[in-house]
Amino acid sequence: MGDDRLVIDLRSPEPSYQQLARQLRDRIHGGIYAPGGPLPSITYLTGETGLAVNTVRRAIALLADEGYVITVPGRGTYVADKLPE
Amino acid sequence: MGDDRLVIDLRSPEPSYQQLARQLRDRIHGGIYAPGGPLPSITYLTGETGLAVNTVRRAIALLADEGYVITVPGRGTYVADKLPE
DNA sequence: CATCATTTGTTCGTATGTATC
DNA sequence: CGATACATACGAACAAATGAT
Repeated sequence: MGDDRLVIDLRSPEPSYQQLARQLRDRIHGGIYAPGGPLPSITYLTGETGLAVNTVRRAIALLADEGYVITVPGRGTYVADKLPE
Repeated sequence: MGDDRLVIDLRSPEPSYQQLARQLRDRIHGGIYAPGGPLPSITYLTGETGLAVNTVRRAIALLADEGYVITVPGRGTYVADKLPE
């Protein structure tokens, strides 16, 4: 359980970037991506979801804004040590 | 005074969208764009700044996120009645 | 009620820059 | 130096909401 693949429904009224952000958020909450650990790279997520780079970045940016992840240029994106309430 | 044109310095280390957001923020603080009043449309700002639509939108989105403006689909962007502290 | 112009919203593909290893 | 990864920006297309005609 919890190992569902990332799937984006293009026919959903919910924007793709929000769908992706929500699913990544769920994985963080589910411990699939643990605090301090890395998130898959944007390139990887682009391939897995079929979304464009900018759309994936927008999802990541949303999570970063919420405090769920921290992006480090040249390194990657990491789950925050302290998750937002 | 205060009627300076919007100018983006492409050689600045400060990203274009941040420059634009800052200048619009200054105009709001300066009362050039009054609370409840409209901001120039994205199309207009695109023309005045020479920036791409997405870049202008990013600036607007930043201000909306900060609470300075409110965007209404199909209508336009308006200065918030209560500006953030 | 239908149509159109205007405006914001989403997404894509690409290019280039910067940082890290 | 080269590979990888994030950051900014562009240009284009299409959708959805709104208001006027």
